[in-house]
Amino acid sequence: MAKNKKVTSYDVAREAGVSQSAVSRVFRPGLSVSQKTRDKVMTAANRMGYRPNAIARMLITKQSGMVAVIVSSRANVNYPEVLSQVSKQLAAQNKRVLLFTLDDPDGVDELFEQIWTFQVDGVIALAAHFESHRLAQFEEHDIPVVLYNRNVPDSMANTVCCNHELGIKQLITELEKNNPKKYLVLSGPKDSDVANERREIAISLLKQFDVEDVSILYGDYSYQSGRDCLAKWLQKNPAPDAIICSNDTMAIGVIDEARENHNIHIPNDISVVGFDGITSSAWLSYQITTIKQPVEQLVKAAVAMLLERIETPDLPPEARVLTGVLIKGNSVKRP
Amino acid sequence: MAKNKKVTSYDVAREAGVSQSAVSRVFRPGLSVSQKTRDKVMTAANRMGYRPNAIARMLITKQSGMVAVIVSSRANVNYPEVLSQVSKQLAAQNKRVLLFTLDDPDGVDELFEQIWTFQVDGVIALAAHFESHRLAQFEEHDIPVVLYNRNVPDSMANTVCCNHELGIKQLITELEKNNPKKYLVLSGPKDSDVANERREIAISLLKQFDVEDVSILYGDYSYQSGRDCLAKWLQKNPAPDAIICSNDTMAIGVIDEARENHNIHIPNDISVVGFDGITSSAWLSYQITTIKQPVEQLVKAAVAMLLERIETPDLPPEARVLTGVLIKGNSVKRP
DNA sequence: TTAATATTTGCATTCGAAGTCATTATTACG
DNA sequence: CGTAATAATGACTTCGAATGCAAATATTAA
Repeated sequence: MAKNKKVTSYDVAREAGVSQSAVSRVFRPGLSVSQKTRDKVMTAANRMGYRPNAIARMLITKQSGMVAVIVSSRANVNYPEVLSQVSKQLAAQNKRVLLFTLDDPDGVDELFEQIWTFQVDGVIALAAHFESHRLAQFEEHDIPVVLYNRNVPDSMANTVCCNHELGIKQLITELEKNNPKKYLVLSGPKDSDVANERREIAISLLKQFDVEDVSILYGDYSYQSGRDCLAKWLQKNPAPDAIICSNDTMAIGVIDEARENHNIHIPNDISVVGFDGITSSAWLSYQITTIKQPVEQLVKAAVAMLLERIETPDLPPEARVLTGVLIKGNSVKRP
Repeated sequence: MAKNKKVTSYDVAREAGVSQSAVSRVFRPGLSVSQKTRDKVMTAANRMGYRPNAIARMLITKQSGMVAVIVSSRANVNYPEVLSQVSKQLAAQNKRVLLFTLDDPDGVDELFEQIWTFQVDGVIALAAHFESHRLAQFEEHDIPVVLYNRNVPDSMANTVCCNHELGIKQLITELEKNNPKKYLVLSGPKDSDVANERREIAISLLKQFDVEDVSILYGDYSYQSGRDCLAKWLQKNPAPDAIICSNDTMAIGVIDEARENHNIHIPNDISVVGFDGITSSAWLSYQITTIKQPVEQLVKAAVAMLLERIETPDLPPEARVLTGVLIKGNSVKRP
């Protein structure tokens, strides 16, 4: 029926013998239209294949119905799951995801330009680091922002985050059952907020547990860096008793390297823990003891928080911290 | 500077002492504006923090600058990489990604409604199955579509796909070096086009290789289904000599199950091959022989094809088939 | 210097739906 | 049955940038 020609509300109005306003009202929920008019309009609209033009609606209502989701390549952790959850949750609230990937720090300016011009209703940032002046820019433009999996102390930001402190404490408690002497902490990259936080928490908790001998290594969250860090360490040092990895992927690298190239048995020779609870952490070859992030709840919280700020822009900043789940795998020695 | 108040082209025009048209022309590339006017406008614009409103521009130009990317949950394979590539490639062409997730087949109607109302410039579908009347709908609405990783025979669709036939032939050639007697083909789900294609190609190629003894199992592409299928098979049958898995994830499940629960050694007892070349297929514990999909090139091709259709809507349908790379891992016995 | 041409510029209109406001139809009730 | 109150309707304006067109200005040629 509608071939090549876009049908507008005027076309439908003419066809239905009513005014354009009437058509508009029929397609806006909760407006008073008589049943008779509604029927006339709906039949005409269906016959002609009319769909309201979202762009025109955005312009007049100043609500794009879109949420910018910013993903940095470092977000790989639970990326597919998080992103698809975000998309679903937002769809349920009648919002769409406008996706931006941010790899290059130089791209931030360009990214922000895009966000302003697209007049998004809000922003969810996954694992992207923004300096505080960047956050201030959002404020200036009256665009609510929620930082996912981020814990920015002293900040004005809305954040949703898994409880790192509690999680890492549970992991260390597991490890301490064997009274390990020598600890290795395999941190993520120094320029990652999450990595720094996890590392510092681990260090300070180990102090609380009266652990003396702790060394810090720096990887980049990747499998290969897990392998490389362990290999390098073993070149000059004896094997540690326990390794705390800042994420599961590096833990998997550590385990593979230990097994294949150094004939070290996990967990008997070294206990390893990870963080995140990614799918492959549960695979039989690894079975990592780790903290599983409650992705669905985290996303729900983030979306709910964002929608609240869109509704009521002047709510004070808030940080929601959810508890992860300890997965007792097979990578920590049984005492 | 610009606090709370949106700056429009009229504001800038007044400030710069020119007309609104002039402002518009300055921000549209390739239009003739004198250097003097351009400077006046740019200073005013910068001072006031003006950014053109993309929504208004969309309305008048009838180009949203957005491409709908439809992802089904089954697309998990290389999801993060593909999606981030798509986003990057499109960004380079000044287009944004409007993300839609499609899990529930009942959601298709709703999804299509959304796509029409948002007036996207084009659509890229990742691993989502559409019946041909759906594709026809896109045609009616003049929205170009490219199907990623899909091979629809006899269809009017634009597709980009990795050469399954060639890839699987290479894999079988590897396996045949050991003259295996008994083959297992572990297929993906029956309602997945890609799974069906890979399975049928494997079966027909095995015939060409004069292989007699082939059994087909059906998984759902997941790790767990790889494990379950093998376990179930071994309950009633002896171990096969070779297993062709329709993707790497199931191959990993097969390997884990064989090793851990049946004391079967890979590759000495059973040779296993996968498909896709996902990151974890290269992990030391698995080292799967597989075909690595040329993701970057596939995405490049898909984006290029889509842009061509947007530019020139009447181009005939096209299928681009790229060749994957054989990764010789350690999951096939050395003869 | 003037005519002829090319380049800039601004006015007015457009895109398509939504909302304002005044007007008309409908209902309720004394 | 008349009047007040309420519901439904349409004419008109708005959102913000882009563009066809004609007028104004600048540039070049003669």
